[in-house]
Amino acid sequence: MDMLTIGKMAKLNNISEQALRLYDKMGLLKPDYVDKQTGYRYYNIKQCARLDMISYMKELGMSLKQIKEHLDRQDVDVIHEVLKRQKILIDENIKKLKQKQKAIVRSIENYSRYAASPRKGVVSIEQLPQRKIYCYSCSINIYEHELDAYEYMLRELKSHILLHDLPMIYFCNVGSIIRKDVLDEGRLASNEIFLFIDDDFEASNGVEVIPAGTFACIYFDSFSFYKEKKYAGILLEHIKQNNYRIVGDYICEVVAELPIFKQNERNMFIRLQIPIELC
Amino acid sequence: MDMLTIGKMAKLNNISEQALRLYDKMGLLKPDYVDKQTGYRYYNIKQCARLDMISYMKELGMSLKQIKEHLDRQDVDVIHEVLKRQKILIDENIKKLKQKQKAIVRSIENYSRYAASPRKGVVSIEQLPQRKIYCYSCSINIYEHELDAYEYMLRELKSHILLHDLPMIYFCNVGSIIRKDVLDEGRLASNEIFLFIDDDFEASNGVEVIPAGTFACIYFDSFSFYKEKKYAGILLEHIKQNNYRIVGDYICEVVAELPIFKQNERNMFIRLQIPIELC
DNA sequence: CTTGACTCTATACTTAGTATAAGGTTTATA
DNA sequence: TATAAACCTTATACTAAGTATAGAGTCAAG
Repeated sequence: MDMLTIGKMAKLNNISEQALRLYDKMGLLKPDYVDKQTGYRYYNIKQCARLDMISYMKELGMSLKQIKEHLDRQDVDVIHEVLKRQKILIDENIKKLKQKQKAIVRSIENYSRYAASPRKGVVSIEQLPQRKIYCYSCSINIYEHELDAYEYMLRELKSHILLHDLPMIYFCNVGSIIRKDVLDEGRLASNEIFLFIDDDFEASNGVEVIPAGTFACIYFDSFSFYKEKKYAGILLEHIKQNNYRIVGDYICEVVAELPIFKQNERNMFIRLQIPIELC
Repeated sequence: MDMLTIGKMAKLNNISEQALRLYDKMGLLKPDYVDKQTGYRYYNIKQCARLDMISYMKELGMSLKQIKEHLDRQDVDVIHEVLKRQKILIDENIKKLKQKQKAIVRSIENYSRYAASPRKGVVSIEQLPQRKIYCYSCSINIYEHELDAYEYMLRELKSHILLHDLPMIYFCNVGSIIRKDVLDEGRLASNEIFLFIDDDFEASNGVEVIPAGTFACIYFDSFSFYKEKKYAGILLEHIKQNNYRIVGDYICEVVAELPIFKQNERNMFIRLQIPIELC
C-alpha cells in the first residue's frame, strides 16, 4: 500500500496543498497517517473518494462547514435533499440571469443610441416599438421641485424595487411621464416615474404599455428640470409648427447614465418623446 | 441645502453605514463635508448618483477596486465595454447552469432509483431509454486490478474533464463498459470508463450512444471488483437460464454515491446492465 | 554528503463587508 | 439645564475558502 505525500495527493486531485492542509485542520479530511516526528501528512489513494464527495457537495453550493456536519453525521439522505434544494436555487438563478441579460442588452442598445444619437437639441421623428413600463407614483409634482427632490424620489423607487424583489438592473433605465390630458392643458406636471421592463415581466400592478408608433424626439445631455423645460418647449413648438397631432403621453427617458461626475451630480443622456400623428 | 448623516444616507440607499465608511476610506465615495472636530461625515443627497453608479457597476460584476479606477479615470466608455463583456459572461453562465441543472435532475432520479430499487442481488428486466456517454480509455484492464488502480483512473478521468472544461458535475455518474465481443468470449475485461452526458452535449470525440432497449439488471451496494464479478456471474447465469440473447455491451453504472465512509472507502450503489433480446 | 525538491508551521492577505467595543456627539425630552 | 436615547467615531476581530510567503526542517538521488 503506497502512501501519498500531500503534494502528490494535491496534484492527483487538482487541488492546492494548502487546501488539503485546511481540510485536515477542519477535520474534513484527515490524512491516513501523520508522522509524529516530522508532522508529514500521508494520504491513502482511497481517500480520494471522500475528496470527490467534498468537491461534489461544494459544487452543489454547500459550505465546508455544512459538508463537515453532514459527513460527520453519516447522513445518507443529505445529498438527495441538497440536490432538490439546489435544483430550485438554480431555477431561480437562471431566471434572474435571464432577466439581467435582457436588461443588459437594453443597456447596450441604449449606449449605442447615445453614441450614434442625432444632434443634441434637434427634433427628430422616430418609429419606436411597443414598450412596457412599471409606474411608480410619488407624492409630489416633480416639475415643481429641483434635483434634490428627484433624488429623494429615486431613493423611494429604489426601496420599492428592493421591497418587491424586482431586479435592480431595471433601475438604470428610468423615466418620467406627463399624461396627455395634462399636456393638452399646456402644463408640465407629473408625479409619476417609471422603469422600462421586459415583455414577460409578471406583475399585475402598475404595469402599463406604451404603444408602438411615431414619436417626435429630442435628445440632450445632463439634466435639470430647467433644461428639460427648455427642450420640451422646442419639441412642442416643432409639433405645433408642423401641425402634428399629439396622440399620447409625454415621456422623458434616461437613455444612459454616464460615470462622470461634476460636483457629484448625475450626468444623464435624455430623450424626450411625444407620440404624434402626421396630419 | 440639508446634509445627510451617514445613518440617513445609509438608510436612504439600503446600504450599511460600514459600507459607506469603507467607500470613504477607499476614496470611492467621499462625504461632501467632514466635520474636522468630530470626524462626522455629512453627505449631499446628490451623491446618491455616484452611489447608484457604484452599485450598478457592482451588479455588473466589477470589484470595488475596478470601479474606483474607472470612476477616477472619468472613463465614459467603461460601461459600454463592461456591459458587452458582462453579456458574454452571463451567456456562459446560463449555459453552465443549465448543464448543471440537467446533471442535478439526473442525480435526483438516480437517488430516487436507489431509494426505490429492486431487491439487491435479484435480477430484474428493465426497459431503459437511449443514453449518451463520454468514453475515456485508460491504460489498464480495470478488472485485473484492485480499487487503488480504479481510484487512480478516476483521477485521470477527472483531470481529463477539467482539461476539456467539461462540467465537473458529470463526474458523479460514471460507469465502466465491457464490449460485447469480449463478453461473448466469456471474459470480464475493460479499459474504458465513461460519464453519462446530456443529449445536447457537444463534443465530437469519444461520445457514444447506448441504444434504448430491454436490459437484464442487477443492483448491489458498495463496491469491489470481487463483488462485481460475483453479481455479473449471477446476471449472466440468469440470462443463460432464460435463453436471452445478449445484444450489446455490458454496463456497470454507479447509480449513486453515498456520503458514508468505512475506512475512507467509496460507498457506491451499482447497477449492472446487459442489453438482451427475449427469445 | 550535498543538492534540490519537498514539507512543516505560522502569519499576512484577499473581498466586501459585518459585528462589536469603547468612547465622543447630537438631539429630544423632562 | 440635565440627562437619556439615539447617533457617530475609530479600531479591532471576524467571515469563507483559500493564496502567498517566510523560515525552518525532511527526504531522495547522485
